[in-house]
Amino acid sequence: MGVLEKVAAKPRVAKEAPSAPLPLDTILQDDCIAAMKSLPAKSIDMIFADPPYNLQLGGDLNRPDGSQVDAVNDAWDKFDSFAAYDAFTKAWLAEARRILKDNGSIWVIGSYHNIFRVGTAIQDSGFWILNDIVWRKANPMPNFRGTRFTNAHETLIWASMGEKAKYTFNYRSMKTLNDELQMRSDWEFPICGGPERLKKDGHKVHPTQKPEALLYRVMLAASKPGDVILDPFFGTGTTGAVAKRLGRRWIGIEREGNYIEAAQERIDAALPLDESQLKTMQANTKKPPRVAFGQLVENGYLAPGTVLTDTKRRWQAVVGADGSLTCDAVSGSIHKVGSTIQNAPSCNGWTFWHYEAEGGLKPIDALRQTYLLATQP
Amino acid sequence: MGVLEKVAAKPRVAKEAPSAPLPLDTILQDDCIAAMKSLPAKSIDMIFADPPYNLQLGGDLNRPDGSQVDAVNDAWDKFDSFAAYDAFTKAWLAEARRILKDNGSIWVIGSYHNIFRVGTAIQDSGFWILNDIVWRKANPMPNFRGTRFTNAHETLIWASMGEKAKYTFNYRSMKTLNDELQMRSDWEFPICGGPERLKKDGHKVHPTQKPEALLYRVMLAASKPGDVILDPFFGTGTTGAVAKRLGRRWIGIEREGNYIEAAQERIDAALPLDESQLKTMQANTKKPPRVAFGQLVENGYLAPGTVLTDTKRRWQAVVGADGSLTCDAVSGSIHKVGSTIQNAPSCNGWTFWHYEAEGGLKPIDALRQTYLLATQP
DNA sequence: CGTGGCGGTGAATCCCTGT
DNA sequence: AACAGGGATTCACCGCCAC
Repeated sequence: MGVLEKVAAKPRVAKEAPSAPLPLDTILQDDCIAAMKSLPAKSIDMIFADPPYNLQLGGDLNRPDGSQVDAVNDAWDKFDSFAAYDAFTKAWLAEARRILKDNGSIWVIGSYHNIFRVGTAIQDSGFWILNDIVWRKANPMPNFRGTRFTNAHETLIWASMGEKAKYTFNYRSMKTLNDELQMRSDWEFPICGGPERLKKDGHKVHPTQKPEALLYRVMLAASKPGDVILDPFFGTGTTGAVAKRLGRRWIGIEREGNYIEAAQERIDAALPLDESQLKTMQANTKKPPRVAFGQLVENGYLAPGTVLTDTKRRWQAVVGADGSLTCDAVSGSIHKVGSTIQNAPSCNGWTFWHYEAEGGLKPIDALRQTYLLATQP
Repeated sequence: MGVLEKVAAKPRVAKEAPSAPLPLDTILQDDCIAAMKSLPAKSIDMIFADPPYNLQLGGDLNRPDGSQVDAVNDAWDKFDSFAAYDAFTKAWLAEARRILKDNGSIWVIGSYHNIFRVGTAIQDSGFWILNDIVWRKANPMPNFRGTRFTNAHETLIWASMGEKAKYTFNYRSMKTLNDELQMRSDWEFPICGGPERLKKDGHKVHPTQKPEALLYRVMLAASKPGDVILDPFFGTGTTGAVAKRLGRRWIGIEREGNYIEAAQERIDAALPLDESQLKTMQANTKKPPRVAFGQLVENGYLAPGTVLTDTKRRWQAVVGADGSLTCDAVSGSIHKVGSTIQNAPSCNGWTFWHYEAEGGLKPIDALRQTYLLATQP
């Protein structure tokens, strides 16, 4: 029995979806709350929301080379206070809750600027958080001034309608996608760039366009073909494009005309995809995990104070508690110190530096292998 | 007026560090809020907190109106419980804020059950979030029922005392630790197990013992040797053990006697790094003394009249006897001339300007290094 | 045709000290 | 307190162009 027959056989549609037909596969140009109010209760299977982050940026930021960062400086991201942001969040979440089916679920993406407030509001609205998902950016923007850790991830919250509510989770699909290992709560994707990034006159159309790969995984995990997916902050329509490709129905809400124009054009051009192509889109590049020298020190594989030397024992260097190496007056990373003392342009510290082991000197790279064996499943 | 006179004139020390001495390197057996109340204001450099997030908080829980909640016997719905948890969070964060120094910072770790509420409370208390950090577990527990994504991470929030507040961030240490790449906001560590995991009669002593490697990185990043680090939810004392190893002072607060016993025994057994280790660590974070360009000229490292250029030899500038630089009609400091001729907002003259040396152009920063090595003991 | 250098850029709460 | 000025600060990827 096909999906369509199943729907037709049961009068569920009549109960759940009222006579007014849903504006399927269209973009509603309106304020997100007003537009949601126009939709019938319990009519949506999944919501994906990428609300404003309320970044609260200060002045300009320049890269070390002097060029200026093209920051998010749009009116839609400006709020007067946390209270104003919270009120906005609660208002749109309340409408989201009304229009979601009882077995629907909601996804919201954000950063530390807003995600804690969003998460609190989600819980307070009666949703039940199923997972928080970390999108690890493969190529984040660095912290140019060296004042904090590189902000290299964003957070998604996935929630059902309540503690006892049912929801869709395609466990098998996720496991298959992840080479027969359970899909974890941390996902790695590159940020949206290259030909996927929508541009007009050489400039990005939307400052925060999300990668399609992210939406693929979300929809593949938590919706079924034919499901209706709503995006109340549609932007340039990543949600719509991916929904079309995956055989889902979609509704987008967006205020700004230029975004709508770009989104419609993009979605019109999107081609439905068959399942066999999905695996490659999500291809697990399976990079061997990178291990930094400091991790060995942090994890006790090499004690601070240990003396390292080269194969010919010409130099001695002491391991610092912070993963640094000190040789004579020179201090720094294993690579830096190696190149400095040899007066060479570069040096692979992993193979240059050795430690005393039973049976003679061993390169510290051997310790890295041991660490990898112990920590990788 | 000299610096010493200035300090002596203000009774700052008396204000910030009160007569009652801090209970350094000890565990206070008490309710966390009560114990924090006993500590003087602005006396702590860093707080690391791993608050409980199951709702069995017992005596910790107060209703918003102040009345106590009996978590075992009271039947209260989840909204009551969120409110109670929020009240508890705000209460201990308020005390944390009072006892932290103006340039202190706070770390809190949690999972999706509580971290959104904690993050909101942190922002509402006036803290300024610096980063959210994802601890990616190398070996998480699988989701046995296959109903959700494997919950493979926890979240830490790092916050300063306010938007304009100073804080400690050992940028160089973190970069060294990470093989000369900026440390990112996602960290991978194995969960706490093996010999590190405290056990008694074959059972783990504490359900959520954190790995020492995690605390190690936190303290290396955001504290200095000798700093006072408070952990209001001490548990089995990971914070204390790592603080002792890294030459930090610590204060722990814990209610349960069996945890305290295990923690004390563990910390007694921990070995501190020797002094030379701490010294090199501090040297790695300490900024080298400032060298003015003029000093190089005065000391004969660079003769007046020498011609400097950039890497591409697009500009030529002449060194003046007073340490000024002249390029075309522009004259001034190495930085100012660099920024002016490039029409850039700023310029680091030390790396921009080069001189002719054997084997090609070298940045004048190399001369500064030579000068520093020659003049520093 | 491959390769390497160079320029551009991405949801960013991005300096500090002395006058 | 506002302002000026010294000087410290970046990673991965994509596209273009030269060779």
